[in-house]
Amino acid sequence: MEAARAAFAQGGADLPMEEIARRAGVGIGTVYRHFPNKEALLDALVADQLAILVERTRAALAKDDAWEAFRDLVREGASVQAEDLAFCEVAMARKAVTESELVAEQREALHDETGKLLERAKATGAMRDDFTVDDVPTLFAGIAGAIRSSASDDAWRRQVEFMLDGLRA
Amino acid sequence: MEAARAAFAQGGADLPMEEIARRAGVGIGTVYRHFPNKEALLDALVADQLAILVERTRAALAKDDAWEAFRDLVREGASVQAEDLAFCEVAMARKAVTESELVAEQREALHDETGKLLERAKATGAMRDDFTVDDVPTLFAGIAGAIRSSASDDAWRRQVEFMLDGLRA
Amino acid sequence: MEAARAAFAQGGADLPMEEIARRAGVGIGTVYRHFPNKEALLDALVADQLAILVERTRAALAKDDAWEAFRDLVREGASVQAEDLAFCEVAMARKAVTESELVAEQREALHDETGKLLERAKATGAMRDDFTVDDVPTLFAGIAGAIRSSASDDAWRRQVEFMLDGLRA
Amino acid sequence: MEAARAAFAQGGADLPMEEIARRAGVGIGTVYRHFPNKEALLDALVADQLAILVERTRAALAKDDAWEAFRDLVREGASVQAEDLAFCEVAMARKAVTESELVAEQREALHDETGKLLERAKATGAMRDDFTVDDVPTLFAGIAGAIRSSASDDAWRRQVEFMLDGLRA
DNA sequence: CATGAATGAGCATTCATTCAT
DNA sequence: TATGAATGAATGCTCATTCAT
Repeated sequence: MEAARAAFAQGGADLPMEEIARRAGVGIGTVYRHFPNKEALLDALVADQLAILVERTRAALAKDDAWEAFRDLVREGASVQAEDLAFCEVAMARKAVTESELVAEQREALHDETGKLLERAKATGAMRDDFTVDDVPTLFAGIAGAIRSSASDDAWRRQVEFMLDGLRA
Repeated sequence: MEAARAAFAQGGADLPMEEIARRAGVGIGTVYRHFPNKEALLDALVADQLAILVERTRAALAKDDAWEAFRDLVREGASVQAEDLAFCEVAMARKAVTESELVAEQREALHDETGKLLERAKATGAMRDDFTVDDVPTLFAGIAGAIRSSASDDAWRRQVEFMLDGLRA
Repeated sequence: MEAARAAFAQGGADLPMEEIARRAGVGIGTVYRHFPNKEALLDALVADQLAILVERTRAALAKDDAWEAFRDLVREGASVQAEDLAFCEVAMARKAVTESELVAEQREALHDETGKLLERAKATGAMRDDFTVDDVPTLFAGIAGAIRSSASDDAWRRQVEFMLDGLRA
Repeated sequence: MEAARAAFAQGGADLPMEEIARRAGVGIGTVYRHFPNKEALLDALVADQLAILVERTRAALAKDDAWEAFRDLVREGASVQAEDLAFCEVAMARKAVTESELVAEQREALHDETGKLLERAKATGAMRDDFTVDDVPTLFAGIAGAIRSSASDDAWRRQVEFMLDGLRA
């Protein structure tokens, strides 16, 4: 039933639940059997994507070149966002919004792992010192904005590279 | 009647038309007298903001230091977005959306003027050569995303600086 | 628009808002223009009926015979309930339900006025001393139950008379 | 499976079938295996309660004092209703509702037995002559209304006593 | 011209009921 | 026989837009 993700990924978080159900090829009641409400469904989807990023970040920590590890991670994160419009939108959401525990958990994990990555990258002198782990969510929100506005993949990919260059020491 | 901008600026493009009318101190019918529909109103508002940016860009062209001119313009544009949530949202909107003539016009003007600014900045060797005028909308969309997600002004301002650094030669 | 009362009066509080709108000959949006939600509409209706009863109670206080005043009031109250199914249902509603200020106000007023009526009726020796003002809501709830279940008006009217006889000294 | 009664008794007839199944510790399909639909389940439950009352009425007929027999029966009936919210609601239900054969049967039996009790009570001169067996359902509907509205047991118990006093000769 | 009442399509959510396993 | 996933009609509510006054 998680294949309903594709629907949100393509259509954005504003898609009606009925549309989600139709694309998933099930009745609307079935969707509500799996998730108590729309928010819960989106939360689960976002948490999933974050979990993937957490995993990738951990994998990145194993790489030799700290900067390359970070760079690849940002590129991958951007790709994940690019393929999931709803995830993109949540990344840019106003922070006031209360977050589900599930999402908060993953976000914290991501925060921690990213912190390690940054430390290493800074230690090697590849990354500017004044870029902190707290800047990362904003960075990705920026990338999300770029992605959403882009007609072509090339457009936001270029932007991501510019941003990465701005983070070099 | 354009003071209704403040409403959208503060509340975002999702604000009901009735709310706009109330904040403007007029009846909802009056709003629809001036603008055929919500989209037209938003278009007008966005066009206005773009016009301001066009003007500022022209003013920036007069400055001595081309890079500083560009940098200040980006900062100003970011500030304009930060104070207008609806404008911010439109900047990140999916490009597929058909654009009103009014907005397209201003966007083109902005495109042209920004092009000149970029030429000069590149000519002085301050700006990287592979950053083109077509990257500017994506840049601002990225800034918009950063702004929307930021709890504090400081967060997105830092991001803007990082981005600017990424555009230096 | 208060003629929508007739709808609830006839169909009970479970009637869909759409049905209310249809019977009132208006669109559903119109109903929501006048009342923020279903509860508010029912509250207003109930408060209205209570206000009528308050008024009648005050009028009853002017009558010479205290017992007759009380008796007539109970009969009138029963008639009001008989003609308003929704009101009837609310009268029997579980007390835990939070009440709107509007309704609470009227209920208190009714409580107070009824208290006076009871005092007088007891003073004349016509009413049993152990029937207190706090028993009145339960009395009317009982009447409401009788009304709801009755196929004919005669059935509940008889019951009301029995109940009244049970309250004599 | 009839222990599902407790669920309706506590939660009222509006409880979802799924909740009934959960509380009964079975799957929802199992509930539908035993009863074709919700109404049938409620009918069976109500018929059960009525059967109990029939039995008690028959037992009451054996008592010496006819009035006490009737009085105790009313009190018992009230207690049964007080402990079964759904039964209470059905007792007050609009008569128009078509009744299942099962329930109708019990109701008739109750009608007959109660008739005998009333005859005896009237014969001893303890009960008013104009209270007939057809008033009994309305009486219980009234009691049900009082019960539902009462915050405390004391409140409706008092009302029942008042009602009983109203039925004395 | 301005007003705001009226409209109704659209969306999230609930729940009785069915049926494949 | 028991299960519970699937279904979709029904319902409360929102909001862009129209139009009579």
